[in-house]
This record gives sequence, C-alpha cells and structure tokens, in this order.
Amino acid sequence: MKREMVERPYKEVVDVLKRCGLRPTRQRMALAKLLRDAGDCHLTAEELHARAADAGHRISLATIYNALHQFTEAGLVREIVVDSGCSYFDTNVSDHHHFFFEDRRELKDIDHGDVVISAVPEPPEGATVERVDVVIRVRSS
Amino acid sequence: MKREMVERPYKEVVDVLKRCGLRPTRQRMALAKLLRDAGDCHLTAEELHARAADAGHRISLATIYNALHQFTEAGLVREIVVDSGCSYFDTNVSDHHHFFFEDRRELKDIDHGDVVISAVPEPPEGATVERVDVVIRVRSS
DNA sequence: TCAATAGTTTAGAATAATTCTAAACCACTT
DNA sequence: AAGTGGTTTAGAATTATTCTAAACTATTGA
Repeated sequence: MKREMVERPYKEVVDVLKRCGLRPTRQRMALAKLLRDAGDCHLTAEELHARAADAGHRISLATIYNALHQFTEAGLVREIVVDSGCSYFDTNVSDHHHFFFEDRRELKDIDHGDVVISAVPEPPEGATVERVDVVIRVRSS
Repeated sequence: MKREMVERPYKEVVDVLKRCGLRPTRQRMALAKLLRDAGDCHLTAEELHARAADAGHRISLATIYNALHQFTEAGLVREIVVDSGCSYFDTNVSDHHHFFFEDRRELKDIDHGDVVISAVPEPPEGATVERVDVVIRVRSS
C-alpha cells in the first residue's frame, strides 16, 4: 500500500497550511483538521483545546493560541470580539454577522443577506476599513 | 451664605444618582461628575481611575469597576466591547455606532444617521434584541 | 541520508483586566 | 445619636492570554 493512501486524510490541510506559509506541523495539522471538520461554529481557545484533547491530541494551550492567531492572520478563521473576557474564533470566514446571546455567551450566525447596511460613513483620512461587524445583542426574554 | 450654594455643583449628579436608586456616595458623585464633564468619550476603567486621581480623588479600582457597572445598568454610560482585553465605557448613551482603530485601540463615534441598516433579521424565538452594534474596524493605511 | 538551521512547541511563569473577600466605613432612617 | 444595611477598600484570587527559554522537529542542502 502506498504511503500517500495512508496520509491522504491530512493531504488537504497540509496543502492549506503550506499555501499560507505555515509549516505543516503535527499540531497545526490536527488543529486545522479539527476546525475544518467542525463545520460553522464559534470556538474559544479553551474549547478548541478541549476538542483537541478529545481527539487524542495533547497540544499545549500556548500552541492553540499561536495557531489560532496564525490561522486568523491567514484568513482560515476569523476572530470575533463580543465578550470582554474571551475571544471567539469563527470557522465561517465568509461575510456575515452575528447574534450574541448575552446570558449564554454564545454566538449565532446571521446570513450576509439578512442584514442590509445601505449606508456607511467614509473612514477617517488615512484609515482603511478592515471589516464592518454587526452584532445583534439579545437576551432570552 | 447658604449651604446649598456651596454644594450646588454636585446637586445635579446627586439627583441623577438618586433617580437611579444609587446612594450618592462621595466616590459615586465624583465619578458621575467626571463622566458628565468629560463630554462624549470612551474610557477604560483604568483611564477613569487616572482621571479621578488627577482630580484629587483617591478611589480604589474595585470601586471604579463597581460604579461603572452600576452606571451601565442605570443607562448613564454604555459598555462597548471591541477589544478582547478591556472594556470601554461610552459617556454617549444615545443611539450611535463606532469606528475602532485597531492599531491605536481607540474608538470614534459614528452618528446614528450615518449608518443605515435597512434590514435586520428577527431575533430567534424567545430572545429580545438588546442592541444592534455596528463596529467599523479600521487601520491606518 | 545526515547535519545544520530556523521555525515550532512546550511547561510554567508572567501579565493584564477584572472580580472576589471580608473588614472598615458611612449614608440614611429613626 | 445609634442602628442598619448598603458601600468602599486593599489585597488576594481568578481568568484569559502572552511570554520565556529550553527542547523539539520540519526542511534544506551537502
């Protein structure tokens, strides 16, 4: 049996990592795969750490943070700040917005088309718009 | 000279505090006055602490945090989360949005009318919209 | 294939913002 | 003036995150 056949499940994430200029290390491959297989969701560093542990990967928290920041930089995930206290990382990097359930401290995607922003101001002189974030804060009533 | 004339400068904040059901203590009066006199701005707890110190008030950080949360609850200020790491408190409680300068970690108001959101989704069953936050993240280019 | 090198991971310490604790304090009523 | 219950405080505790320096490993070139 050819080597490649065994390694195939990781082939795709290896390519993604390489394309991003990140060395495909054991830990980065595991994390990239976990994130890819997680579907659209919003994870904290601790949650990803737990999922990695569940999947049998003992990866230090510092590495989780490093990887999440590198993945954010590379556009593989997106960091969302809605809760002073901790960052969420969104595996859905397409253009969209969020509900934030303040009591549960949980995020839920809003499809791009469901929020229509028909006017935004010019950014001040010398500033470039990175992103327009819309967060609808809700509480259970 | 009547007593009231001397106390007058604090009369207004005392009334505000009472109306909010907050006992007008020395520290709360000082902070409420500082915030009111600060004009529209975005302060962290540490910054308010420093301003209080500058004004000659030695108030513990724990008290600053307590007061800011009570003031937020009472609608005297508004808490803004744009930066995992620290909260900003906005003395402008009218409906408006923000630019966030990611490199300087600073906020700037956007007038309510300058952002037009023409469609927002229904909140999920059992949830009530608290607020719709629009944050335009910019960096100096 | 091997060694050198440069990037990576790690545990644990360090930091930063915030919250907690329990004792001292003080505003308000009577 | 005294009692009561909310408030303030210093300092310890907590939480999320970053730093550090040593051990490790992917990659490159001989």
